[in-house]
Amino acid sequence: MSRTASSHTAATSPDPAKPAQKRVRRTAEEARRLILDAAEKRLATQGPEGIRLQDIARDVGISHPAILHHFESREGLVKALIARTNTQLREKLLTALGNSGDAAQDPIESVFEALSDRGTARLLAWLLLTGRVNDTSKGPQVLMTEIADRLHAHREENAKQKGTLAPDREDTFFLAMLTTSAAFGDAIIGRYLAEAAGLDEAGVKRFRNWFGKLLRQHVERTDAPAGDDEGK
Amino acid sequence: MSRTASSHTAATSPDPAKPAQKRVRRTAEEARRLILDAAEKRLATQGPEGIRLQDIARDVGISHPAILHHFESREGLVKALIARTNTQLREKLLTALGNSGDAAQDPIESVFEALSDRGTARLLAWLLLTGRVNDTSKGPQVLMTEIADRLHAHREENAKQKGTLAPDREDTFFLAMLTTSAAFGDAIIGRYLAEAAGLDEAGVKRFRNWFGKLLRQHVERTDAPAGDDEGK
DNA sequence: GGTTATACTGACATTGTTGTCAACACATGA
DNA sequence: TCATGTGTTGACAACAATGTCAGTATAACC
Repeated sequence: MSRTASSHTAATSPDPAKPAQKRVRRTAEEARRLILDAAEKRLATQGPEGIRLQDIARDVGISHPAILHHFESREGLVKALIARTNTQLREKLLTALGNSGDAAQDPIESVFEALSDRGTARLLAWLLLTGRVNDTSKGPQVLMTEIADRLHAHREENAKQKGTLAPDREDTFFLAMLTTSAAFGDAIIGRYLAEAAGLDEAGVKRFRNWFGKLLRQHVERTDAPAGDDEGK
Repeated sequence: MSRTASSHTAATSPDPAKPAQKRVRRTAEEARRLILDAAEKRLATQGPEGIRLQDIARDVGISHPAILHHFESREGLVKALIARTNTQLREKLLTALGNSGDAAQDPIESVFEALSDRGTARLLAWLLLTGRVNDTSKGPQVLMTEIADRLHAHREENAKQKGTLAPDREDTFFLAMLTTSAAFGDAIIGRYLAEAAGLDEAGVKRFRNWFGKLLRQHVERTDAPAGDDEGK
């Protein structure tokens, strides 16, 4: 077997002539960021099995114990990744909603766009598929309800101004659920569907507009007094 | 050493009084089916990391080399699982569409239901996320276009009967895309969304009906001659 | 009964991945 | 310039997972 020739008394120095001692030293924060970026990339492209310390380390250009130094364990890395993605998504959604407050764009379309961003949604999809959601208190579900609440407030305000009937609360929740589900699904399979349907970039955009219009029409219809549906 | 000794004559048998020689021998087909069932279950509940030969073998009650005997390799098992799921989904969708041909139920709702079945969709989602779609010629994308074609034929026929305008082809594709995306997303995140929104079983059903109605209204609206929208 | 085909098993080999550890190198401040 | 803290590394340990193999048990057919 001679399994271990051992004798690690430096008999096998690779290149004695070269010092090759250029070791880069980042700040802890910077290193963590780089590692998380690489992990996110791997996860998005290859799935959870793509999160391998060795590979990620290679991507960043460090050795894998460095990752363990910053994140304790592989699980720690995953948790940090979840946390970061959640806060990123949160910020993205809130600004999307904030911007659409002045009605320049449809809030639902903004939400859809923010959610169906490939990287984020695929990442979240993985977390959901592997059942890691319970680890984080503020998962995407909670986000969804927050958004639904905001939307509903918006609708109620509108209804008050127009003097129309206040919309059903559940209706708003269903709107938010559909948007979320569709955005998630779109992030996963949308690419393939568009391809199969022969849609180009512009076509995908048309699809999103179509979806936004669909919901808008529904809202206008529902919120308007019966029989009246002059939306625009 | 007598360790091997072919001594299944129970030197360390847990119950020496019992021969314990009951080795079950299934037909190859049966064995394959059981293994695939177990793998599918693991995959649905634990994600891709749940497909471990040892675990699956334990679930079935066999040793892990038996799996390799039937499927060559782990990858072979995965491919077989993909193939079976694809054909199952195909059949499910076709019968769903077939049944709804006589208008007892909305075709879109049937499709949604068939697609958002947790097991199937989660499995497919996994395949899509890991980019394993190219392996199979007949992925869900192709299925979607087939369904879209059928739906479109349906709509055109209706239009002809009613004497209304033929609907835009892209509109039908968008319908199918939305349904597919939403169903996929629902399979992944729907559970959590419903929970966060405080929906029970009946609530989830209401959501599906709501979605079906949304699309139906859209179809009625779009296909009707301009200005006329008395659907029901 | 005997023969054959094959589903199946236990033990082992192999490989890959996480995690540990002692030592090293780089920055900062005295 | 030395001391200190810590980012970083190579080598190794420990474990888990897939895959191999020779051999065993069972069903079917003669």
